[in-house]
Amino acid sequence: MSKNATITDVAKLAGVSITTVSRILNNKPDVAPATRQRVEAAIEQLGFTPHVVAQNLAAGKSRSIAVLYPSDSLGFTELEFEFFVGVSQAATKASFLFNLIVTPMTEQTLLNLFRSNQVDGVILMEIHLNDRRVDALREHGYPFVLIGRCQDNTGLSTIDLDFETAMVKACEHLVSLGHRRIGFTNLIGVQQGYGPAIRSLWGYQRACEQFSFEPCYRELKPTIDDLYHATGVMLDEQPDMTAMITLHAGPLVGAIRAVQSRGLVVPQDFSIMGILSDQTAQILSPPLTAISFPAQMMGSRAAQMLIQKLHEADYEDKQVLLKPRLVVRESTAPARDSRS
Amino acid sequence: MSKNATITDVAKLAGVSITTVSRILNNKPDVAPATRQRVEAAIEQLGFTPHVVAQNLAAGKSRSIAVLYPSDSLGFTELEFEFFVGVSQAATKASFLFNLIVTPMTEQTLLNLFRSNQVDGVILMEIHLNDRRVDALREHGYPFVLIGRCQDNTGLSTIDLDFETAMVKACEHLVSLGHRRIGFTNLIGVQQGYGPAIRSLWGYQRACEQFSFEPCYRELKPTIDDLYHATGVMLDEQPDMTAMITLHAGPLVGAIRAVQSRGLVVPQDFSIMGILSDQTAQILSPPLTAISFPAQMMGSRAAQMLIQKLHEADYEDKQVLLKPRLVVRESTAPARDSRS
DNA sequence: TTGTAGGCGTTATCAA
DNA sequence: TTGATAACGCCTACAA
Repeated sequence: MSKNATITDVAKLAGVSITTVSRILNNKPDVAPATRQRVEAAIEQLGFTPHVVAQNLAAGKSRSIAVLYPSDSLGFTELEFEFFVGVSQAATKASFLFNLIVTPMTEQTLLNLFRSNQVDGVILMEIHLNDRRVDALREHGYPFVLIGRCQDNTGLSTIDLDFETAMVKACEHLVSLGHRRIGFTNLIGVQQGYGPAIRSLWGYQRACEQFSFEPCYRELKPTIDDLYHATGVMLDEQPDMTAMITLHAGPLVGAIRAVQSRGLVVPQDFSIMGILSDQTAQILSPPLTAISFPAQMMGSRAAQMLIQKLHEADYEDKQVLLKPRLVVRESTAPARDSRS
Repeated sequence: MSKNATITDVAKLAGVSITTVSRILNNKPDVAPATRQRVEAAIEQLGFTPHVVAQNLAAGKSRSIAVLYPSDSLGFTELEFEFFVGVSQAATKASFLFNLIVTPMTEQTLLNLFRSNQVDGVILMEIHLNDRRVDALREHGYPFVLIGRCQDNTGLSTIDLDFETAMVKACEHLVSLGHRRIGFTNLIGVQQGYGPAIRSLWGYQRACEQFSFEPCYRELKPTIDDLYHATGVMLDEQPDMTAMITLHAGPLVGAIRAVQSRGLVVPQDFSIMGILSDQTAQILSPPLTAISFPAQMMGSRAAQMLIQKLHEADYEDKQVLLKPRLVVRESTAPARDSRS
């Protein structure tokens, strides 16, 4: 591996100063065409490429953004993958590097990421209503964007799905099919203030009032088994429940199996809905009627917002809230009079 | 955002030279305990963290590795996600940053990644038997590791699943259940020399000979629809086919549906196997008997190999070939005498 | 239009 | 055990 050419080599070969080379590299005006030609020839001949680390040091930036995705255990993760791809695409387009960090970080470690100039900005996921990471970053004035949102989002840049409305919309769909009792299995984390869980619950509660049915509710870990058992219990205890909604995407098959284990057919005897990516919805049997989770787009948007914020000193923070989109597939059908 | 403290500030506050501070930061010997204490106090007081970009410039490294995952379109991507998580975990553990690059790159752009010192090494995916990216990197002596492998792997560091043996093993399982005609739907890319596709085909051909049955074979794009239709055609044309294997993981549900559309039940009437992650296998209905694809582990191993290679000048390249592991679930059963 | 010189924050060499 | 000083490769006033 021969040593790479530097800007000095180029300058020497072209017979100019490194300043001139630098000018050309950065598309600055005021360079004689003849000079430009000679320099470009030299660059070509040496196969020179600017040393990005050195550029960054001089510029005081790193031209890279990071996504923090704290995953202790690897669960069902279709959504996260789409987030990452979206972020990566947007970052590359803007000539930014995208660092994916899955190891959980303390606030200290997070701040150090900035202090050490490893990243110019970060995207946070798995946001809680009161998120200490957000407080820490805000306090220090470091640039960041949330996929999700907090309680107080003034001055923050966020992008999130409107889970509350999503739940109402899902219930509405089921009610319109004649269902009068709709169950809901939520993600755990309501206690801890986990955004999607809390807001979904709010939506569910609103729907219960609006459509006047009694709640039938559980919070569960995201495993097939947990969902299977919980669904079974709900079915047994609530004979008038003819439909359910779940926030568990990957494990959703557990709910389907539980229904089938009671001798019921989805959707003729029992309707199921979810909030998940189109990918996952299609892979299930039957394909799931769902509120669509546009994760890739959200990742892209988040990265774009962050990068724009890095470029523009007077960038105005926005809170983007995505309207839920209902996609009817084959897991919902008109309610039967009775389940037996 | 107040300006970060630098090593100079620390030196000043502690009343020593920056050299001394540097020594302490890098755990060099020969520092008086008293001095060390003073310096550490100063570091603490200023909240100082070394400027990683500057460190990298001085050291001539970037302490980051990249994964190139060329995805034009976003398909079913459970495996890739697990790769990434594995890589990220291993990278973080070694204090390396992990750059995920999903935009397709030319060989030029790839080489520039090194020339510009943005990364110290890369992990390549989607490897072909004759891969120009590999040639380019090898020629320039840049460090890299393959998830997958080429035809000639001497001097390369690779980790791959043994697809050939995997196919034989899958056939063996089905044959042991009494199946006498086993279909196979492969990924496209055999023509282009895409490793997993070619090697699977080899394995299938070997199994056909070994267990003496006629091949029944298709190459398909990875969509539910394509798999659905191809499976249907195969079922109609080959009445003695009682089982099939597919390399399409996410779209696999298409095969299941095709079987069901012919009034057949999986696995009583027809057995299906795949080569896919345990995640995906469990989410399907019925849960799929499969050769397990340990993607996360492969990602971690790949990153570890790469980082080790970066550290040790005399690192010896290895080619890791993973033994396929059969996991019997509920999509395979003894063959019936006839399918009608 | 071009070049000189200083700086970005660190590490490494060599004296003291 | 410590401290000047010169790299690392590039950018940017400011001067010519």
